[in-house]
Amino acid sequence: MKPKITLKDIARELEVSISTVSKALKNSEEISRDTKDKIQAFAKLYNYKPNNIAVSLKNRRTKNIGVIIPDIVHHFFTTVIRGIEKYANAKGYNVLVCVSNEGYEREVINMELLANGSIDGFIMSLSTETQQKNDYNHIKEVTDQGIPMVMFDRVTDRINCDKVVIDDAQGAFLAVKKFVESGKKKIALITTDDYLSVGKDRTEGYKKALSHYNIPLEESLILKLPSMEVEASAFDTFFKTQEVDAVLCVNEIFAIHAMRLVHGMNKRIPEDISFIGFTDGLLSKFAMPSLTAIAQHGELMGEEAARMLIEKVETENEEETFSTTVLEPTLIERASTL
Amino acid sequence: MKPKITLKDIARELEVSISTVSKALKNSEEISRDTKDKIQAFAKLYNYKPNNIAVSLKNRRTKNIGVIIPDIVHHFFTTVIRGIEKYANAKGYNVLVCVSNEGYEREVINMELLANGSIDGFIMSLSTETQQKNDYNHIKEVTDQGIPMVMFDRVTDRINCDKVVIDDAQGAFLAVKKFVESGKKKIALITTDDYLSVGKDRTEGYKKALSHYNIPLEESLILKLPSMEVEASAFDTFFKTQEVDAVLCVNEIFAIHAMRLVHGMNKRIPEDISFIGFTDGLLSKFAMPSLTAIAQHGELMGEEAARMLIEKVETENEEETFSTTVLEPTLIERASTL
DNA sequence: TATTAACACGAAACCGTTTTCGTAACTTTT
DNA sequence: AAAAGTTACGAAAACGGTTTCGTGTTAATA
Repeated sequence: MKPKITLKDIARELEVSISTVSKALKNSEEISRDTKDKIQAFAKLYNYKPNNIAVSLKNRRTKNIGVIIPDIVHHFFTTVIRGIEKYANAKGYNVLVCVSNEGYEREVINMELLANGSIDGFIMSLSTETQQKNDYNHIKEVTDQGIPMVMFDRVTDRINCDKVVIDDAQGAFLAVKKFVESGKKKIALITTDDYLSVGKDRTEGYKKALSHYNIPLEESLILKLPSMEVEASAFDTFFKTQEVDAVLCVNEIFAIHAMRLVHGMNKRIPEDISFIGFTDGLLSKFAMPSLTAIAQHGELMGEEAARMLIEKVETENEEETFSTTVLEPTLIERASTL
Repeated sequence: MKPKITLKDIARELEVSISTVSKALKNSEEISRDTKDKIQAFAKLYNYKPNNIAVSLKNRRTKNIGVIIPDIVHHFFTTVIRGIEKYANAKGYNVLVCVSNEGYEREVINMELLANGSIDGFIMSLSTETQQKNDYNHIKEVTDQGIPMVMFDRVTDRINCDKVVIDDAQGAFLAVKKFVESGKKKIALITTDDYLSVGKDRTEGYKKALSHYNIPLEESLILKLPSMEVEASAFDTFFKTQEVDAVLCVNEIFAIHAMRLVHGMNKRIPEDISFIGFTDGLLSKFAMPSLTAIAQHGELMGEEAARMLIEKVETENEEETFSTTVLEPTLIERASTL
């Protein structure tokens, strides 16, 4: 048990002043070669490392970036975190991950906590509850304080800040395109309620693509679930009452569940009915048959968000100017489509 | 853009001293009702929140706990984090997640970084590279400094600290038990090299169970992969050369891959060949057929680790006494077994 | 030799809190 | 009315660094 050594300790031991030690360890020109050598050697010997907290307090920069995500047990978000970590670490930043657990309250608490000096900037994705309440005062408060902020994936135009999203509508378009090009006509969509920004955009892209390919839009072919949970009965009645030959799902789980159901109805995938799911995760790769998916490029998104944030953090904010970068989704073809 | 307000600002504005403000906000008995009311009202009006960094520096407690995991895009680890967050947040602690990315270097860097004042204690799981190198000096250094530490899942007995693991051998035993009780005789094991502590323990449990049920151990029925990656050719030759009616896999991916392969060989699951996989994740639930799994109870593990850590952090460390709690795995029966 | 410049270092302020201790102004006791 | 005790507050040190500025000593210049 050897406690941490401080500048003061070194100064006392070597009979110099604290300032001399500090400068010597930063290799300042002010200090003579001899003294520097002596101090640096001593510091190395006792494994001196500056106290982050003290440095943060003095510099008013923590080199930490705070990330608030709705759920950590979720493949997409973890890939985003991986991207953030990758970029941030390379730039010498640490990443503080907090989870809102899809709740408004925890989102507020976490943000207030981190905002009180713990971080230099935020990267966040909105919780569904926040999106439902449509209340963004906690976020406005943070940005008003001049704390840089980047929102990703689940964003809102009620807040003025940098954003990075993927073009969800385009993703849906790609999927429909794939379906029609392989001869499908009755294309269904399984999605969530519109308050989730992603659900809305994807539905929009789906509709746009249909009209682009001159396929009449049938509202009965859109199954709208109230949440992200799989509601088995809704799926059952949908597939029993509707005649479809292709299904686009806004997430993997919906797609896998639907495929199982259809499999049990003795239809062949992809011949009789094809499937495409959003967010290319583990499930898509290992599904049976493997699921054609629209990749969201989470890691890239994370890197981009980190890049934008650190850019803002490190420049003396002249003009408040915000941009949103839109990533292009790509179609990963697998066995669930022709 | 309204910058953060400090104690000093309040003191100046209300023409009292900083100490008075500090005490008033803590509702100290020392300060008169009138002054307290005045100061508290002012603070609320301007939304004063103490600066965490300054408080940490002064109190020498950060109320942060650092978590180092090998990989964040991994279901098991994220459930552990969820458990940690759950307990820690309830106790007023923040969670700092850093990812070693299965590498020794990043593990060292992250630990050194966090250890310099950013956190009150560590919860960690070893990276595979660290386990291979068998070098734990970076960890010893941290514990030597008196920083509390809890290791989970991938632990080592080379370090003296609290630990929480699940009984991997028992998990394997449960699986084999299930197999023999449903009449299986040729029970295979697909695992990784022994340097991964979990692989080793699970193999041990497998062997113990076989001998317990008087089934001769055939080394040829053990497929040992060099890493966590799926090596398709190894699987191929294994299933072509070996006659088996049950397979225990040390992770989901191996199991899913094997099931697919076997499915392609026109064997029925579970009648001709049954499967059980370790770590009950998304893949197991949504596999086709769904995979019987040994649940590792990640969330519980996280909660327990957090509980142990905070216990240590908050008690003035009298005697250095460490314990390791062993969680019991459970078998989640699904469609891949009889 | 007197003046100036360069060098090498230390004192002290500061970041935003917490906390101990001292004390002026009252109030109570005898 | 003097002594003692309360009350309500402020000064200052401390946490562990960084940084500005001042200064004594030596070396270079006139």
